[in-house]
Amino acid sequence: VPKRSDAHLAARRRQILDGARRAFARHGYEGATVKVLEAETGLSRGAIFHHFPDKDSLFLALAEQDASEIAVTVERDGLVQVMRELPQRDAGWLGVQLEVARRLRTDAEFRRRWQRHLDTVTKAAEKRLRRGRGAGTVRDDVPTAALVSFLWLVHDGLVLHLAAGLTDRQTATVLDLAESVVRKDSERTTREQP
Amino acid sequence: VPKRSDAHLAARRRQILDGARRAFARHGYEGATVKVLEAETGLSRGAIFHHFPDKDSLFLALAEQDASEIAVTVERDGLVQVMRELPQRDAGWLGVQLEVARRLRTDAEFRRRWQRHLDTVTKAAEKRLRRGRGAGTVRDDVPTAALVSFLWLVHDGLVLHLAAGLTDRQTATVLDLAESVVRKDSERTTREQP
Amino acid sequence: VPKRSDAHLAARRRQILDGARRAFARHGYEGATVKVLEAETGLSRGAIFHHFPDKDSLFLALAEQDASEIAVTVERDGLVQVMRELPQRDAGWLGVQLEVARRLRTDAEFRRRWQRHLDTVTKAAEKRLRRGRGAGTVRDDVPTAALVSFLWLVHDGLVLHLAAGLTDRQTATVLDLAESVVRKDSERTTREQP
Amino acid sequence: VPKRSDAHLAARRRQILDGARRAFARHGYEGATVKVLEAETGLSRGAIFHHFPDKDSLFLALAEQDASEIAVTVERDGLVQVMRELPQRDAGWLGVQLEVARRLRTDAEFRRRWQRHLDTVTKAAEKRLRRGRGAGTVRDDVPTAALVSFLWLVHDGLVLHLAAGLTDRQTATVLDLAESVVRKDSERTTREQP
DNA sequence: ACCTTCGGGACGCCCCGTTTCT
DNA sequence: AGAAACGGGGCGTCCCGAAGGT
Repeated sequence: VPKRSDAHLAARRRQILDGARRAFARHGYEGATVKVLEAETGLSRGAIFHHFPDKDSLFLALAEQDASEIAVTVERDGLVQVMRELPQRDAGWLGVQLEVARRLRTDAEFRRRWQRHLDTVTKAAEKRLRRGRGAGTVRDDVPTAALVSFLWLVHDGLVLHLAAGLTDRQTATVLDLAESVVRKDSERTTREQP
Repeated sequence: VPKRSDAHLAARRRQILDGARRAFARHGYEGATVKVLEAETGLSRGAIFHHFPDKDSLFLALAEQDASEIAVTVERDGLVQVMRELPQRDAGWLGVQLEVARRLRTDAEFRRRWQRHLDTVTKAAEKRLRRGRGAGTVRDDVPTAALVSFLWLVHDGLVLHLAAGLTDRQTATVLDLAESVVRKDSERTTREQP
Repeated sequence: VPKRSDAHLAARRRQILDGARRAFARHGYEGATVKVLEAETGLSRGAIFHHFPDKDSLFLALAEQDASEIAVTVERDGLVQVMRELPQRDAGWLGVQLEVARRLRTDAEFRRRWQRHLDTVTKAAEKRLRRGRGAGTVRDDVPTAALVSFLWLVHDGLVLHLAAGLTDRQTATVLDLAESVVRKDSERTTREQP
Repeated sequence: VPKRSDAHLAARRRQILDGARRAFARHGYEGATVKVLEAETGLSRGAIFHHFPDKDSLFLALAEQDASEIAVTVERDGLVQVMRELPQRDAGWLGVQLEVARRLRTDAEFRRRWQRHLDTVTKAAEKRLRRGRGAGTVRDDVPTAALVSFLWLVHDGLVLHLAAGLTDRQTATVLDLAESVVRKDSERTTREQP
């Protein structure tokens, strides 16, 4: 049996994932029909279902890819930085996030499995905040859990807005506001009146 | 002209809308198949499509109902108050909000039509903030537009979280944080250290 | 029990039949949905089905109305005359004829019931031809049954054409040709070279 | 590129078309539901709609197939010959013809597209008649256009009759009559009294 | 009695994700 | 890896009977 190189296989998977991301982002999960996936990936059903068992797995692969990527960035640069980069992000990314939210809502089994990813990111964020508190840059009059919750809320709100295509010229200022909330009072004042 | 009472007609519409809300919230737009709608409303296809031309219109009616209701509350009590009431809100309400976001993303025509509702709420929120600024309770070092954007972001983030069923014991504290952002500095301090 | 006058009842039936004729002619049997019938008659479902048990009976009533009318005309003026008048005929009439043909094809039970009408007209036509033969104006080298068949064929062809909206400037000449076939040879020649 | 043989593809298309012809002929256009088409072709919905975009296209393909076939026969053997063969014709053929007539009536767009086929046949018939006129076998005291119209009328009448299942033992004689109309006078007499 | 609106549920078409065959 | 085939199910329409009003 002639066998393609692993590199080729990986490339094909990438090609499919990239196309699928565009498709899911543009049309939503059920709007991304197999026909659309074919068009967007440039491959036939046969090829797609050769590499992924079914449509659902394809979506899951995409979602988990993003989830682990975000966890890394949060740990390194913090949630606020993730948000700042959000507008430059590939639109496909946002669409997938939104679809994940929908699935979380309607599919209990999915929520159970996804909890793991949520915990990872939450942990990473808390860790970074505690570090900041040690360094004296993060306020200490509020539990870090609350600060994480707060930032996470703003983050998701931003995802929702951007994904929905709502343009907003205030974004930079808004993120400054969000950041000021977690900073120590002294720092906060300085930044607001430079 | 022989005609069933208006009350009866209104009641039927309500029955359908209520059932549909549950259906859309629980299963998402495409998950709410007509069969599900039948089960949830307790009526047959015939009845449903007698009162609404198609599934889409049914969803729209629901969404617009909520949009105008929220606009009223925002004007009267402010966005933060809306958020505080959110957790007690009927779960169906949240599901519809989320579906609206999805539609905004995938359906350009829908976005165009929905813009009107967004503007209404934004206007209401700005108006209230300006009033607060006049009374000296709202900070004046940041444009109100930015404050509205900020609150709106938090609101949508909260909707996303609650809709996704993510329980969070920090919500009350988080909302205090959000509120502190829009308050004048002096006020802010007092509240945080009572 | 208050009862509308018989005249009123007859008028309503007429109103319904006339509208239904237009509907069936314009859209075909299945194209003439109850909604279309409502629009075309200006009455509601209730009214229509109050006077006729169901859609099928309505169509039947129409078809039989036409069938008996044609039988009368054939006996009095002959098949060729019927054909000559065809182009001026209400378009609805033709549509119904065509629908009858379709029903004859697909519905065995209907064919059985309709046979009666066919026989009536055939008899009438034969009777008239035999009279003509006695008077020496109709050829006698061919059985009258064949002549009737021939004329009937031309008639139905004409119905098909006109119903299909196929305009044809030759119609008058063509009917002359058809008529010449049944006339005695001597007569035939004279007419063709006047 | 792996691919099923063209022969296979053509065979499948044929299988579908043949089944569809039976279905349309037996039940009429709207009577030929997709379920009926499945039964008659022995294939599933999926297969059928894989080869034809929709039911309408399937019908169109059938109708055009017949239209071009008839055009060839007319040019070679003349309209009368076509009529003579009509009773032996596959019953499905007649049904489709009749449905075409119905569609011509109710669907303006269809009529426009079909006109092309009508013109083709008419041209073919005229051409053949002019040839006959040159050879002295076709009468010249009447425009060929009128003769074509006449024959076409008889043809359609015959289609209508046969399609409606009206048996008629006179058919052969009737067609002789029709043919005599287009023949030169001298010829006419000979044939009628052999 | 006459007419309207409401409601039911069977079914029509076709699309969809998936499996099977080359 | 592509083309073909499958059959479940989606939405909306259709005809009609029931319920209600004048």
